[in-house]
Amino acid sequence: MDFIIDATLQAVAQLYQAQITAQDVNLQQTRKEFEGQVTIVTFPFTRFSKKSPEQTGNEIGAYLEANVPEVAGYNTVKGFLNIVIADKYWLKVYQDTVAQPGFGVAPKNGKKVMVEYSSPNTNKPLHLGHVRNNLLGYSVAAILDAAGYEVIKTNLVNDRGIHICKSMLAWQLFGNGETPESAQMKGDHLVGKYYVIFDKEYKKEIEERIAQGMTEEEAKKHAPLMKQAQQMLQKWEAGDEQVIELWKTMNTWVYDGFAKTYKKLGVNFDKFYYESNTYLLGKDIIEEGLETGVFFKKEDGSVWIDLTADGLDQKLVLRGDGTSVYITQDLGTAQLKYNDFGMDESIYVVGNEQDYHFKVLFLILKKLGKSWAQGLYHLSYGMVDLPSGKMKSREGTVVDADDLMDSMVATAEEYFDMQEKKLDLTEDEKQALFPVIGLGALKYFLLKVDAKKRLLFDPNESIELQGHTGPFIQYTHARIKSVLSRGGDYQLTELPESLDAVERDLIILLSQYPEVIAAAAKEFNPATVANYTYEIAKAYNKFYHDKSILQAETEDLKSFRLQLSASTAQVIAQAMGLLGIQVPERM
RNA sequence: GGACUUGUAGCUCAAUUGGAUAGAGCAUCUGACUACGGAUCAGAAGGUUAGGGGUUCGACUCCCUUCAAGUCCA
Repeated sequence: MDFIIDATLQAVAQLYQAQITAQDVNLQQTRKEFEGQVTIVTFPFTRFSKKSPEQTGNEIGAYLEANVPEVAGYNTVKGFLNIVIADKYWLKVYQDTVAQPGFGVAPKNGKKVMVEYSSPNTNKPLHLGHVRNNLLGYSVAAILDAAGYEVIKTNLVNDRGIHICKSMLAWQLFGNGETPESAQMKGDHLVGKYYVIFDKEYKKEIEERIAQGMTEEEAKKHAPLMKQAQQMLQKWEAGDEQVIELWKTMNTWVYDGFAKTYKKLGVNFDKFYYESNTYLLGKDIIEEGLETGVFFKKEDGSVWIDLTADGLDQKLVLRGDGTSVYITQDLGTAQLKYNDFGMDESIYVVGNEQDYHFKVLFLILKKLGKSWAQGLYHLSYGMVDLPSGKMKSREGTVVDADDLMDSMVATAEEYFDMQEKKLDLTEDEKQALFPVIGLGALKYFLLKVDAKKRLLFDPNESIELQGHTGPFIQYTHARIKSVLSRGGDYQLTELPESLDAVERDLIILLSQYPEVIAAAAKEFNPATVANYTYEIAKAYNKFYHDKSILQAETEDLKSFRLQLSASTAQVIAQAMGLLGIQVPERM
């Protein structure tokens, strides 16, 4: 639409002898209730024209109509100049862009970006919160890839620390040698079971001590289970063989379980980092900061940074006894990742409870003069809450990822069986289809919402399959495939002279696909793609309802509509792919 | 105590980043198949954009303030 902007600049120069820039021209899509496709807001021009917004609009409109061949007409409503673009233009856009092979694939931009997501703890299985994280990370990575970036997907596994020792200890004390095989349980679930057992037994101990007259705080500190867990952590850090052996065994169980969950979810990674390898990193950065005076040392030997000038607090970066805090190893890991890949940008997909942490982390790296710190971004997302409140692994009040996926697949099957006119599918086809639909519904449900907003999930209300949903879009795709298979071969020889409104709307929407990807990539926002794809599906269904494809008035028109349908299916499939959602041929 | 985020129809979400009469879906009511797939399409009803003030041609959007929910920092 650059030619409209250029022509408007000319018009203003000619009519009002004023020089304005492209940024002063506010172009937007014309609202449905008015005639035209592009609208120029004319309020800003009135200070040059010294006339009413409406009159100004009319003058510019007349100029455009006289001087720009693509402009077929105009109308002015208050300060809005609506421009009618000739159908020929839209058809040319369709032919030159949408219908070309490779449409929607941006050329490589030569930039490298890392997306870190998932980052689970190895003491419990994944839950709904992790699902949101994984889908966001995977989708953002796919969007960046489509926008021309080289993308590295990483997973920083939190495989050490007191929480893992709790599971290990509980297994040792109460497990009787249970294994995933003997328990017939996924490894991550088995380990999670012992994490819950630890918490239960620990609470018992606390209660006993409170009954004996201790304060709650004392009881928590002196409970034998907690002491033993801490001892185990110390042994782990000292490299105690037996503890390390147990740790390895139980982590292997967990990784087997995670691998299955990731596979079902459809996410993957190029590189795993493990905190057991990175938790000691960062101390040399502390030295570096002390030398350059970015950090300072207190009397007790602890190292701090003063961020009060930036509106934050003083922040501890190394304890007095020389041990790390969270941010110490995050500083080191950030450097490690940059050394490994030298990426231009690095996205951390982490919940909003860590907003402050990342603000501090990035600021410190900038103050340390790391050139790459400019490219760091925290993709912060809202927590997933249940109607009963927050999910808590320790108390077992979580929506488990595996259970949730299974139940979505079951919901898809139930819905299918309820259909009056259901397809005749083989058992194999059904087994392949239901996960596509069930997970499509789940993924779309989670991704269509702006990431930064908190999400309320009611496990008792199943996720919709009609309306603004994944299956609605999947259905549209299947429907197109059905028409195409009936349509047979077609050859697009002659484009139509004019377009019907539903065809024009569809073409305009399709042509916006590259801009949508670019916008979603810029904001790291899959919801943009999700909502756009819904608009496409809606526009197609309207077109499908209003216009006959196979019974079109002429062969050329039939071919054109078939091709338009094929283009739509292609954009839907690609866009859904960016959300990690598959589209079926039939459903 | 300080900081951050969120608040839009009964419910779940949009709103081209300051533009037109705030749009969709679900639920409710009404209509559309001897027609290419009814997981569809069309229509009705539903709003003081949490409340109040301000900035301007124009505010859901920006500023101030109060309230509510959530989170973080020591």
